[in-house]
Amino acid sequence: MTSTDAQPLRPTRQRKAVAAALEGCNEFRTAQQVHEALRGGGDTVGLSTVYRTLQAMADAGEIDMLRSDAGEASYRRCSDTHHHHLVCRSCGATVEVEGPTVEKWTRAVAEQHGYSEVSHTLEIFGTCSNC
Amino acid sequence: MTSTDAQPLRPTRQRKAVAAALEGCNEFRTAQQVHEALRGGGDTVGLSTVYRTLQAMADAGEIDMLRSDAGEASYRRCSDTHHHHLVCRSCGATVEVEGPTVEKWTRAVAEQHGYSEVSHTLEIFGTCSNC
DNA sequence: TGTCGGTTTGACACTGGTTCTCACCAGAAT
DNA sequence: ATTCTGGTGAGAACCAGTGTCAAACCGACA
Repeated sequence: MTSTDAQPLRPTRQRKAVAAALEGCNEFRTAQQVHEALRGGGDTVGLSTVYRTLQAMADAGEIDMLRSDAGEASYRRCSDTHHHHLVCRSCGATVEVEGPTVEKWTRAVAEQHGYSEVSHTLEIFGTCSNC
Repeated sequence: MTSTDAQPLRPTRQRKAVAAALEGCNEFRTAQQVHEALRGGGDTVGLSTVYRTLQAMADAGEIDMLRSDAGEASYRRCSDTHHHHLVCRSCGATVEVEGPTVEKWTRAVAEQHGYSEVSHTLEIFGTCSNC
């Protein structure tokens, strides 16, 4: 029910546009920003569609989602492997980082307290050298 | 400007009530839940006041705030020292954990990429032994 | 190539958490 | 007691995100 219903996800004009907007972009962008960028670029894509598409892409693991301090979701094109983000607080420039030690540590701590099915979120914020 | 304007934060009936609602409670609670709990307990405190108070307490470092997957803020009475949370996905039971290794690692990674003024967020989710 | 059924789209209404507003209240200072 | 100042709260406003539903679209198949 939740596994083998992977519909091919038709590559419509809108979906391509959203994907393109995220391609070649190093920062996290909110749905609204993507929407505006598309509109600015001449593509007309409905806001609902942008939301839907970003969500679908995030579900499919094609992009990563994180929540800003204010609780808004933002998205970014990312590599397939599990990783975390080092985000510049002022310009948003993002570096993907891996931390095998952290992965191990979280699992160990969780199991030690009797927690199973462990997952975690980890984001690092700082000010990048350009800012 | 940002340092010595620490107003004493008058201990009004409402503030005491909010603090009490969070005391002796091991889970994270949203503002609305706190509001309802107070109302149920006979205390009448306005929703705005609950929001304001929780925010003020979080700013003052008296409580911790985290955002649910859906983007809602929830709060919890916490110890003063820097720590992270191991939260049960289904019942919300929370354990505070420390990870000196992780702290070191995040700082090292950030500096290695030229990022300064480093901070980070780390939460671990799992299913606790009771669930 | 024309038709057909399911998929996708998008304008718009709606939701629900959070913040704002502003008249009123309460305790401290004078 | 009066004044002064911050705190309160009911309700309105705000806004990211979701639901709705008729129309547009797509790919397949005849």
